[in-house]
Amino acid sequence: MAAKSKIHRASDPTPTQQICCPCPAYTLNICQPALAAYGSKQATAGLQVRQVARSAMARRLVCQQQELRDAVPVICDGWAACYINLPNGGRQILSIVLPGELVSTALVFETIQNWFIEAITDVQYRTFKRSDLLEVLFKRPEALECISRAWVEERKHADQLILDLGCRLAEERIPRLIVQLVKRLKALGLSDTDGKRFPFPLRHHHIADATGLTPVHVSKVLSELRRRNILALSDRFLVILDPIALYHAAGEKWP
Amino acid sequence: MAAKSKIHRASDPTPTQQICCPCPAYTLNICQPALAAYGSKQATAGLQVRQVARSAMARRLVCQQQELRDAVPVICDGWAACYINLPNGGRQILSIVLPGELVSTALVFETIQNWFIEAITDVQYRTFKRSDLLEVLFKRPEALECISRAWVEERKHADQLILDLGCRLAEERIPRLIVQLVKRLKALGLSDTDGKRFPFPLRHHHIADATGLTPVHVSKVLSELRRRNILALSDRFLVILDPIALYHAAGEKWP
DNA sequence: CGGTGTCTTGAATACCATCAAGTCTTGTGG
DNA sequence: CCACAAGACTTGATGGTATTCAAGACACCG
Repeated sequence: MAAKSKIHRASDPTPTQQICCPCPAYTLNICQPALAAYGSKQATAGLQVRQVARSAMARRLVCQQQELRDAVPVICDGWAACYINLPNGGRQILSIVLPGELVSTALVFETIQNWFIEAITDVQYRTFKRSDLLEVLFKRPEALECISRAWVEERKHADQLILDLGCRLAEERIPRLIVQLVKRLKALGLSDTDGKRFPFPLRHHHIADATGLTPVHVSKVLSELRRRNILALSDRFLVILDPIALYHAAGEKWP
Repeated sequence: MAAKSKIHRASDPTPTQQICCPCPAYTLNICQPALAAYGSKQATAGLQVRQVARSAMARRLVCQQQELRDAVPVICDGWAACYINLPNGGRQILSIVLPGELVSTALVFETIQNWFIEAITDVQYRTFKRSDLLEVLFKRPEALECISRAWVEERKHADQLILDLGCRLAEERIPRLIVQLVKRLKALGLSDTDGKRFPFPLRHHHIADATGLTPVHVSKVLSELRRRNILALSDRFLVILDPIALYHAAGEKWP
């Protein structure tokens, strides 16, 4: 976890050589093509991808609303949540952003009003200049290919969330959220060696806002999952005791 | 509406000159750049955008699952619904597709498993060859600009749906669906001259599947809206009697 | 003309929210 | 280091929203 590591309040530019070294999904997001452009073609093709390393403490915003106007954030370390607010005080989490993930491909193209990105743990992130990314995108086909893949993935995740919120009960939504996160954590290599123990910094209110439920009801559903010895959840770590039952509760087959 | 017009069962190739003439949002989707490429550069740049005009009767699929493998559909006339199924028989409508709209920007890049596109009315549509569109996209910056705009719009619509399903009551979800459709119909020039009467071919079960409710409850909510003289709904046409109250029920301000 | 699909309405029930009280943890300042 | 405040979690009681079940009216189509 990023918690307890030193916190940088102000911007903290980093030499190109160190860019994205700790980023587990370097090849999956925009960083690689963008930075390949920076490394190999800067002089010859005039492509320059400016980026700034920053950090945010848990429970604070990753970018201020103002900054998102021309900054495209990528989470390098820690967990974040992308959400929108309702006038009445409610909020809906659109996605949990894990280390190494671009917050959204849509942000590469345009500012999106009313989006907020909250640091769940302490977060290290980088902001790219949108105009730089767009230039890379228009000039380097591999960057477009890369981002289009992320784009399709993002669409699929949104579809699943819509399906879950529209059609599923609480007792399936919460296991589904957990299973989805577990799969992504495994893919990022962030699981324990045996693949049953995971960092899990989400508070009940995060799960509630992500699944369209209340924290009270989240507590009840999780208690039931614990009572059935399906999982254990303590100290910000999740242990899956009965993966078959968990996947079954999520309406999926254990691989 | 497209209803009652002649139906072509088989594919029906059309000369380039006639392409997209009846399409009210020609400039908003991929057609224009794709076809500009076809018209102006075919010989010189080797770009060829093949497309096929097709049609589907109401209540049938717009593309068979097989066809979506390398066909990208655009709705030229009529209404369609893009949805996914649950194993248990439930389904969730992800978006209502109006005349002149690309079904989804994601389909330009990749097949998406388990997506279905149902014709709500009789529908005239065209399928582009994905490889052709991708070639245009990589070679012509204005095509990329155009589709990225559509992508951001699509993302915003998905966000709103997620927010509605996660946070709002039935009595707001249904007015919101109606308001959203009314806005889009106006933008497409498909409203009555006074802007209060609209074609509205959705069945209660469409509204139910789009809002995560049951047809029974949709009927109750709509009855209440009628009882309050907010709208009238008959013969597949919607008349807005009290726009201020409708927008208010949808949690928005009447412009 | 029956069959199918659509819409309506009421009654009973399931799911989840809200309210409330209490425990425990975490963070902060004295 | 301790005291206190704020946040996080749990559990039970109560109520509201939406589903399910059921029955009947109506329109459309072959």
